[in-house]
Amino acid sequence: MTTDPASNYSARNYRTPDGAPADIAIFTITTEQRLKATKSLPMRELKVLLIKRKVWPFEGMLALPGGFSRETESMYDTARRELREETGVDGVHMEYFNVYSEPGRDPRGWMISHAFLALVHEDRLLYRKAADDAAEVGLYAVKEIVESRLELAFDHRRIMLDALEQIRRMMLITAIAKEFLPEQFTLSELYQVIRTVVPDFEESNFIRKMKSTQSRSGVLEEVTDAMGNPKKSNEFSQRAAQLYRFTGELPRLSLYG
Amino acid sequence: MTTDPASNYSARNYRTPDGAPADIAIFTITTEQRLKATKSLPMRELKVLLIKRKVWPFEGMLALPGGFSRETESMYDTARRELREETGVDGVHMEYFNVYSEPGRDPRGWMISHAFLALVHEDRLLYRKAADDAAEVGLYAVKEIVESRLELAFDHRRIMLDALEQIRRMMLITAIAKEFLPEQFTLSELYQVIRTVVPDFEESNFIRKMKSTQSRSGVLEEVTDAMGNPKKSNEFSQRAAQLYRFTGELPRLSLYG
DNA sequence: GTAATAGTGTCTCTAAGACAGTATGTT
DNA sequence: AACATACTGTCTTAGAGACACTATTAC
Repeated sequence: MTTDPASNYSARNYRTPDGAPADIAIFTITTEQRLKATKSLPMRELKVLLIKRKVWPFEGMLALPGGFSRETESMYDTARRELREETGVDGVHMEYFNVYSEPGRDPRGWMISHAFLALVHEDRLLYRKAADDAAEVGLYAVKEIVESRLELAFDHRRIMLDALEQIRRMMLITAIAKEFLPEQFTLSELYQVIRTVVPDFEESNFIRKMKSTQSRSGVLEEVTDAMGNPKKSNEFSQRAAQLYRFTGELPRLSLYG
Repeated sequence: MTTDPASNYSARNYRTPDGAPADIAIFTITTEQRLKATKSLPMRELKVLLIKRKVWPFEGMLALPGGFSRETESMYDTARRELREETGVDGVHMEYFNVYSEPGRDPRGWMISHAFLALVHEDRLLYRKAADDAAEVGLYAVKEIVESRLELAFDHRRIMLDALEQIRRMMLITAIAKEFLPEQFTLSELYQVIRTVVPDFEESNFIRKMKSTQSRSGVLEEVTDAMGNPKKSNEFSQRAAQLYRFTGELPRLSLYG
């Protein structure tokens, strides 16, 4: 314990961090038309955006995009700026989820990393690019990374796995599925998106259940046209399906009723 | 954008943070016997632990306990150490919930603060104390702080309010109520604890609902004695009430069934 | 017709929600 | 007997869950 009262606030007396980076795990769901398809739902796959490092440390390895915070910006600002600079992605849903501060996690020194996760609709990733410290920007199938035990730079594998766990949790209790969907969508699309993120989620009667007003909890609503008639789409099927949208209302779940 | 590849990892070229503090919002629920009571449930109140600052900056104001991280420890280690040093509290449920990094939030310099919240049973706070940079440690009613618009040091009012919002959310979707309860408790106690944290929570039929096996979601279970008979308590009532405990199973809630 | 998705019909089981009534045992 | 908590009885409404069945329409 310290005895000098000044020592507790005068940072000059202490070693200070060598940097406060933000790292961002950006997830998207890619869609691919099935070849033999007449009208059918596309194949979907959960992907994470990684860059190949061009410089020491971990040169040549895959890493999450990110970079150092500046004195004049908040961590959220940092994450947003780095995302834009490194990948050309901006204006997407991004949230902070954890700090990584184990001593020795970065060979460059004492680096306290702030991890964000972002959810992006595939279309918004079209203009992505690589910045000067990254050789390459690419989308990698989450399933491959998890199963291959592929190592990422720093502790980024752990960060990515934590981010994945977090979006799986959020997918079921918040309305984030909307980040992967168009504004209006069919219940089959919604079900597909949920299953793509949370493979264990199985609901044989999903559509029927969601059609019961109570089950939607006010979070989903049917889309109607100007005359108040139900609006349908036959993009993915012969028979047209009712379109839904998220209301914007916050889901209120409870263990206790 | 930078053009020198080295500039992105060589922190020496950049201003680095002046410190990375951890601040901890410790909540407890105090119980007080009602005076006129025969056997009755106690009054409960949600309190937060604050210290009165002895030194610049914000000398004399109330603040969350906390302090600076060291190079040899993780943020969680820091929070735990500061909690022990400043308040004598250790071994409690504590979790990280946000980072506070707005420029100018600390007059001592560029300080990126990491906020934890802790939930403590009243009994564990008996041995608390004040350390050298804190004049005083005390429990303050959350309701008073929220309603009085009392300012805290730094941005600690905001941090405290964010922590409060977080425990309200968690109270309903996780089993954290157990941090405020003995291992075995009656459903009335549980209901009281929930209501103390989340005043809006009203369930007229709470006990009946929880007695239905489905509603408990496997998270609550009845306590039985060695012979398998239901174990009851008449601590708070004339008629003995069934005791329950948390199973340790994780609640699985979902918007979508 | 076939394929692919989008539903509906029907049944059983059980929870939800309201609210009045009963149970227990100390004071 | 009064009190404070702990239930139970009873009724209505409605979701859950399973699964077979029908609907739509491009091809």
